[in-house]
Amino acid sequence: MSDLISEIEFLKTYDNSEYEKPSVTVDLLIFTIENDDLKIVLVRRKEMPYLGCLALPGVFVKMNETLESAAHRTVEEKVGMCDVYLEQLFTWGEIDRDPRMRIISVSYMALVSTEQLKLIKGNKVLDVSLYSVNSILNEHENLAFDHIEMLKYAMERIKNKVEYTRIAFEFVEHEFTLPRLQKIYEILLGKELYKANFRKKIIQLVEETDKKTEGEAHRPSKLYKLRRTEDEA
Amino acid sequence: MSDLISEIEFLKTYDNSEYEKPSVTVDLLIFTIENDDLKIVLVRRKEMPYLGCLALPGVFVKMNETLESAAHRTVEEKVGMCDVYLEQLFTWGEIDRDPRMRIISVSYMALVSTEQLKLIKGNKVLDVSLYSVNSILNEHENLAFDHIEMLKYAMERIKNKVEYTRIAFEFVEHEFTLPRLQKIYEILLGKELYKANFRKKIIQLVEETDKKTEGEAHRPSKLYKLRRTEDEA
DNA sequence: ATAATAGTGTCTATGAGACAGTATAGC
DNA sequence: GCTATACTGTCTCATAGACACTATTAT
Repeated sequence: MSDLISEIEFLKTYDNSEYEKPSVTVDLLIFTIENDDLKIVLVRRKEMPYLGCLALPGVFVKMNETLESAAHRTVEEKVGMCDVYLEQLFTWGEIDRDPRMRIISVSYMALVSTEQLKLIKGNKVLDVSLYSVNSILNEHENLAFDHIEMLKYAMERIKNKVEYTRIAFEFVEHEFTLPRLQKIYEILLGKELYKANFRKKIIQLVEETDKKTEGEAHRPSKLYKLRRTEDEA
Repeated sequence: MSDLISEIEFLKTYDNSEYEKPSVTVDLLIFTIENDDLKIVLVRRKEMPYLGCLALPGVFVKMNETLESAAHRTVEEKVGMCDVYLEQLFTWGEIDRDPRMRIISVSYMALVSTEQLKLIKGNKVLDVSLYSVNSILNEHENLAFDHIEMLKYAMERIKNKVEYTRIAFEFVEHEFTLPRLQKIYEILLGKELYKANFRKKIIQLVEETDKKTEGEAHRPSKLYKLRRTEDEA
């Protein structure tokens, strides 16, 4: 019985790889809004298994980096951005989720505005591109491993958090119009909202600037920015 | 540059432990309500580091078990229950969270009713007992590793989910009175509730039985049970 | 002036919160 | 009848939802 072995002895044997360890990876769901559509960054795999298949970008967690560092590293490698919203979602530990070996994967989502985004193809993959989340889900596009489950999980999280947090603001620029922000909310929630009600609810989260949109047809729109709360120093 | 190594080559070397792997554990926050107080199962450590210190029960994840299996195994080993509410909380990956070696820990919470609970002391620990969550948090009791952070995280999750899910029902028996259920809510939320309002909100989640409490002083109370929803077969 | 988008005022239904009241048991 | 607990009715106020309205620009 392993109960008879003291914990420290167990750890020594464990550490000496007498007990195998699973590998640990971080997989990233990098979302952005482009052309009024929610998109996600996917890579096309260059290797077996799932060769040629679409997959989430991910990396093995190194011994000298935290999970969050690994997630940041992945974002930097794929879209070249460092100051992004990052949130841990769920850790996936099914035994055969990777056919090669036991890999436990911690999924993170990153929310970025399209403007600064630059896709970078590393040479471990065939391609890196943005894909419409709705297309992937509705057309039952196959993703490698359990990545489609990760995507569904992330979408649930986004829809929930849009309602009671400010994550929608991650998709807009520093200054934005309320009609634009409303559009973002509608894209994320997948439904249309009433203009007047939306503005009443959102107005307390933003503050006016003295600027307006210019050069566009019809009535210009006021530019707003996110209101800083007390606890944000 | 590791970029120059193909992914599959990288994996081979990685798997050959040329690249070290972190260890993966599961740590459990097992909650129950005893004497109108929220309690958590803690073990007293028998080994270095943190010898004699209180810690969450946890296990190393074996190669042939999922994270959830490992969590279930821990619950069975410590409190001898198998059919419990289990929820993954967060994965903790700071590099030095364990002074011995790199350990990534997936935290789960289990919610159990006190009645069936039987604490089981394995011989890897000095003791297993229930501790008041409020006492630990208010008296700044030290727990081993980052376990106090895990506890705070779990408490946030509980307080949130009590409001919009049925997790409070995990703490009561199959049949219960509404005053008892209200007390559970009050303990979890840390504040008193208005009887009439509580009943109006909760009444749609429960169904009456034809039984009442007996033998207690004053007016008897109707017994209710959780209403099964459509999607629960 | 017209079209198109930006932005506002207001009615209603719903639900949370507060507090009153009534009901039923043991003693 | 008294007391303690179980249980209910109703008022108020804040908020979400629906919809009609006004405002400002380019053409």
